[in-house]
Formats: sequence, structure tokens, C-alpha cells
Amino acid sequence: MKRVHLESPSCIDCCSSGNSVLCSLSMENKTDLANTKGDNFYKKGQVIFYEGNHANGLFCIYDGKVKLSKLGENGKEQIVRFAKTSDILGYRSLLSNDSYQATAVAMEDSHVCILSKERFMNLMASDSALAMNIIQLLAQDLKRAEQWLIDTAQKNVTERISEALLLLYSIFGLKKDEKTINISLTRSEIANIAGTTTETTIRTLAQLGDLGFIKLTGKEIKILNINELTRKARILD
Amino acid sequence: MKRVHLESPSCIDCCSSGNSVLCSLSMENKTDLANTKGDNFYKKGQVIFYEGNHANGLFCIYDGKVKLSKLGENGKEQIVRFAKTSDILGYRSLLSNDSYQATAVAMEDSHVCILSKERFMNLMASDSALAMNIIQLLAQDLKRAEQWLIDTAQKNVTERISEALLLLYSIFGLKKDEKTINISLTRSEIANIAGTTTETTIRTLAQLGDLGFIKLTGKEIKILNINELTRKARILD
DNA sequence: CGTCAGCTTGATTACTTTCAATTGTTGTGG
DNA sequence: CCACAACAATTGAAAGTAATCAAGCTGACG
Repeated sequence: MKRVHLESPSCIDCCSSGNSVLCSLSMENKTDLANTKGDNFYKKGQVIFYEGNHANGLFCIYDGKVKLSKLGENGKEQIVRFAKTSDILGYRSLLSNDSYQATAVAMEDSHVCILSKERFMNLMASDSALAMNIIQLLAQDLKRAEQWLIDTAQKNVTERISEALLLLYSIFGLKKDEKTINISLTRSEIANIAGTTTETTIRTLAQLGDLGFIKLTGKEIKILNINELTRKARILD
Repeated sequence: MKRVHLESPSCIDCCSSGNSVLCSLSMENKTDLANTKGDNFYKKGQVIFYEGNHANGLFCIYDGKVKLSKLGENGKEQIVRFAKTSDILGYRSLLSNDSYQATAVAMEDSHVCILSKERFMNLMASDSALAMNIIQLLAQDLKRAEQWLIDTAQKNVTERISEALLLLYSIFGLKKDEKTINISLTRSEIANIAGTTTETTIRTLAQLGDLGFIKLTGKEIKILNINELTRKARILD
């Protein structure tokens, strides 16, 4: 397997295009970081870290899409979060000194920078703006997790699947056609977002298609009527 | 309604007995805090703040028990967290500059100290040990929320109710008899932890009673066989 | 062209909710 | 202290929802 040699991405360049929380760092720190960090390529499907692994680094996605999932006691996957270009991964575990609590898998070929735990903790301690950004990130994650919890607990499958589609839309946006959700997932993965089975997901997606809210073409999902889909996600008529 | 006048609790005394995250503050800050904070009594059932209220303060429970819950779109309550003596409330909203995302209700008569947003934010900025403690708190809350999400999504009612009982046990502990969970909840509230209905909760608790894992006496719940209950919470035989 | 993984469909089963009715408990005012 | 009202707990039966099980089908790929 041949790999073209590439310079590790420059944090300065990265920040000029993307918008990571790390971009609040001083120019000096960014320069230094670029020299001390590592980076890796992950093919679609490859694991970046496993749930339970010792947490020793912070991951910053230079380019790509990643899912974070946990296994239930029955072995079923539950997707708990997504990360895309400019997002960071693993900070929760580093900050509470835990092992990684979820498994991170590349959903498409991804290029990911890696920052040692030590370096990250030092930055957090020395840069209060960064610390504040991270705190806000945690606070938002917590808010989202609690909202998701309620949705999962109180909504029926159609509502949850509709919501999952809207979630994917809000995170990954649309392709150039301004209709198609810019992420490709298997039916089973969608099921693992919504907390249901593959079969039920298929039937539900088909129903939403019959209603004209979405259009399915293989793994492509076009959103045709976002208002109705939103309504569907809330309360079943 | 007569109210005896009491001095606002001293933060120093409070920290000598309890163990709040605020106890990492310097003696000087604690003294100052004791003079600048407020405090309030809440009767059982009274609301400390409502979901959607503008977040203007941090609450520190001097004595009491509080539930944090959110309303689903269908109006059903979902309990998302508990807080007890020494715990703090509202930090998530303050830190991400949101309104309160949940409603806090006293589950028993409670005495709660209140710290202004400004004061709290200043402390966070000036005291890095406090900041680190708060970060860890957020990180733990997030971890717990994600775990709870999986449980809700993947477990059946019996497992979820068993887990809810274990959760109550882990948070509130036992009464002096070393058996009875040290919190009194209605069946409906237990249902709102586990994400099910009151009727199903009643039936499920009765089953767990028949199995000899717990003993129900009114609102008292005794844990008779914690190992079996734990096993039940995991995977249905 | 065969194979494998993912997708789809139908039938059946299991679990929960919902609805309805009854009983029990608690707090209040007379 | 009792009667009443309001709320909480309980039980049964019916209805609904989603999971499970069992086949086929389809498309990508070596």
C-alpha cells in the first residue's frame, strides 16, 4: 500500500480555511503545534480509536467525516455523535481522565491530526480562551445529548427517523444540488442513530418517501419537503 | 407562612462538611462569596427555575434534593439529572450562555444558595482549579448522558426500570436500614426517568418485587438483591 | 459469473401503551 | 375527628407499535 508523502498540515493554513476551536490559539502556539503534532490518514471504515482504549491524544479532523458510537450490552451499536472537518475528538476523555468512551470510525477517507494529551492539557492550562471554547463545546455537547435523550425516550420511530435525517442535514449539509444530504450511511447506521432496527428504518424511510417528504436513490437521501419533515419529527399529526 | 430568620450559610462551614466543586476556592474567595451570595428555601414541589428562563445564576444546594427535567413536545416530562446536597445547578447554561435547558424542582424541602452569573464567570476566569473542576463535571455529565441515551435506546422497560433504581441508589444512597433507597418518588416520576408510562412502571416494579429483587412499601423501595437487580438492568436473561 | 453485503418485503410475535375503571392515600375545612 | 376532594396507585382488557424471523432481491466487485 503506497502512501504519497505529504507535509503534516499547517495549523495556520488550516485555521485560515476551517474553523476549529484550536484556531483561537496564538500564532506562536499554532506554529509550534504544527511542528509537534502528528497526522494520519484513515480509509473509510477504519477505526481511529476504540471505546475503552486509553485516551492519550486529541484528534482534530483536517478533512473527513467520523462517527462516534458505543456498543450496548447486547452488542448493538448506538451512534452518539458525529464529527467532520475542523471538529475535534477525544477531548471529553482527556479532560475527565477517562479512557475513550466511544469508538471513532472514519465514515469516508479522512485526514486527522493528532495532538498528545500532555500538549493539549498544557494548552488548556495556559490558554484561557481555548479553555473557554472547550467548555462551551462540552456544554453544547451535553445540551445536545440531553435533548437527544428525550427524543429517544419519547418519540416513536417515524419521529426519530425524521429527526435523524434533520440531524444529518444540520451537521453535514447538502450536496451541490441543494437537496441531497451530504453523507452516505447504510440503513443500519441510520437505524443506529434513531435507536431502531434496520428493517423498521427501511420501512419508515419508504413511508417518508411515499409521503413525498424525501426521495431515496440508493444511499442518497434527498430532502424534498423540509417543513413537513420537521413537523413529522415533532409530533405525529 | 412564618419563616425563621437564618444567616445565609457560610461557604467555609459548608465546605468543611460537604464537598462541592466550589470548595476548591481559596479561603479568601469563600469568605467573600459567603457575603455576596444569596440563598433561598424551597418547599417540596417548588420550582427553582424553569426550562427556558434566562440563566442568571448558579445554584448550589446547601441541603436538599432536586430533579432536573425537560418537557418533550408531547408535554411529557423526562427527568434528565438529579442534584443533591453540595451539587451545583445551572452551570451548563451559564457557560454556554443559554437559557436554562431544564426545569429544576425541589423533591424535598431544600435550602439553596445562589451565586450571580457575573460572580461565577469571574471566578471561573480567575481560578483555574475551579475551571478544571467544572470541566470535569461537564465531562462526567456528558459521559453519563451518553450512556443513558444508549440505555434508553436499547433496553427494554424492565432493564430501564432496574437501571433507574440503581441510578437512584447510586445518587441518593440508602436510608439507615441499609436497604431502602433514600429518595421518595412517585411511580410517575420513576416512569419519567425510565422513559415509560406510569402503568408499565407499576407493573414492572411489581414483577421485580415478585422476583424478590426489591420490596415495595408505599413509596419506599427496598433493594433486596442488588446483584440480581444489576443483572436485570443489563441483559434480560 | 458467483459471491457477499446490504436492501427489501411479508408474516408473526412480543412488548408497551392506552383507555377505563377501581381502590388507596393524603391533606383540608367544617 | 370525619367527610370530601384531589391526587396517586393499581388492575384488566384492547389496541398499536416495533422487533424478530425468514426469505428473496440487488448491486458492486474480484
